[in-house]
Amino acid sequence: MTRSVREDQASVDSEEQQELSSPTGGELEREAGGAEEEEDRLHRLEEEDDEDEEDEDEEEEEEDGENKPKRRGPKKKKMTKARMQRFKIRRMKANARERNRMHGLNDALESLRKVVPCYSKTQKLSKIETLRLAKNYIWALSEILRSGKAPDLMSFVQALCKGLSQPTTNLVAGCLQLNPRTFLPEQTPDLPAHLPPVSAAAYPGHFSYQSPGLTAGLPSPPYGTMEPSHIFHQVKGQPYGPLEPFFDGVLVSDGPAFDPPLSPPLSINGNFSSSFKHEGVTAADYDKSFSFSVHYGGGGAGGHPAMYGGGGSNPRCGELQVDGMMGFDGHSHHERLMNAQLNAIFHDS
DNA sequence: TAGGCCATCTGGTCCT
DNA sequence: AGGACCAGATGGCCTA
Repeated sequence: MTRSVREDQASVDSEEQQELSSPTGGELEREAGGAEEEEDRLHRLEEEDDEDEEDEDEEEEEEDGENKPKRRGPKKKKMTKARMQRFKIRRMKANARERNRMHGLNDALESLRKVVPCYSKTQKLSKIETLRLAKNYIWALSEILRSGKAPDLMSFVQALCKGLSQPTTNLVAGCLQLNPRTFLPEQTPDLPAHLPPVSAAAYPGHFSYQSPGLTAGLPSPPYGTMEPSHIFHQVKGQPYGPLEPFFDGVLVSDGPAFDPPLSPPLSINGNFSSSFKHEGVTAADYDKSFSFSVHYGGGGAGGHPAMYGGGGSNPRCGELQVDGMMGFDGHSHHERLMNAQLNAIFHDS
């Protein structure tokens, strides 16, 4: 399921609520603003605690010293007030660490969201969907590297959407300006009658994908074969749209070299404009300009000459751009700049 | 209202 | 001993 920004506020509310219910723990939550204050406070508590502890220990010894024979082995310490206090402090610290750890994890996940296709600030992918999409993306890209040739769009999208929920599939399809219906399995009842099932074998360019996740019990989303004429009919006057160059070969660019992004080594991004519209995705979400780029992280001459067919003629064949592919609103300024430059080159050539 | 997703707390385990 | 990591529990928010 995709999630909205509102949930961020929800989590803030949640934290505030926790703060009310557990006042000591709540103070630890203000790491950004009052981390030092919080540390001081913890120190003070610890010092007080130590003083208390000494008193309590003395009391305990006095109790043990009377009549009863001394027990061997580790003393089972009773939960005195001081110990309880110390236990609480330890828990508070552990909780704070755990929160930080989870925040770090979430930050990493957010970074991941930004580098997988279909990033949107307003329509965030869930954690699990982000991981699945990333896994598929990595698989698809490595398949490109392995086979040495670019897949067709349908196969690429199909691979990306394996294991994803229907809403996420829709979202990804939206990013790729595809009709999500074309992902439905052949036997899906609500498949439009005008959409005949098409065997994957009919598209020799497809690469097959055996998702380990699918065999590991992950829920299978509706996916299947795709019919190109329906997939691309949105693109006016171009049966395969401006994507064709991407899948048939490479575009030669004599433009300036670009610094590839640090991560991922190979990224695909771009923007759309179209009348395409479906749940959660409106035309307004797309950029007005059609652009699409694939830049190979090897940078400069690092690209594989054979990888995209005709690309071998280009000394900088690692850079490749075609019109029209995914992208929401969230790509970095750096990548936007690159897109702009790539588009300029493409349209000049 | 049920289900999905999330943040947080908590106790256990392992490692340094 | 203390920190990192993990998984279960809990409760809140949102959406279908």
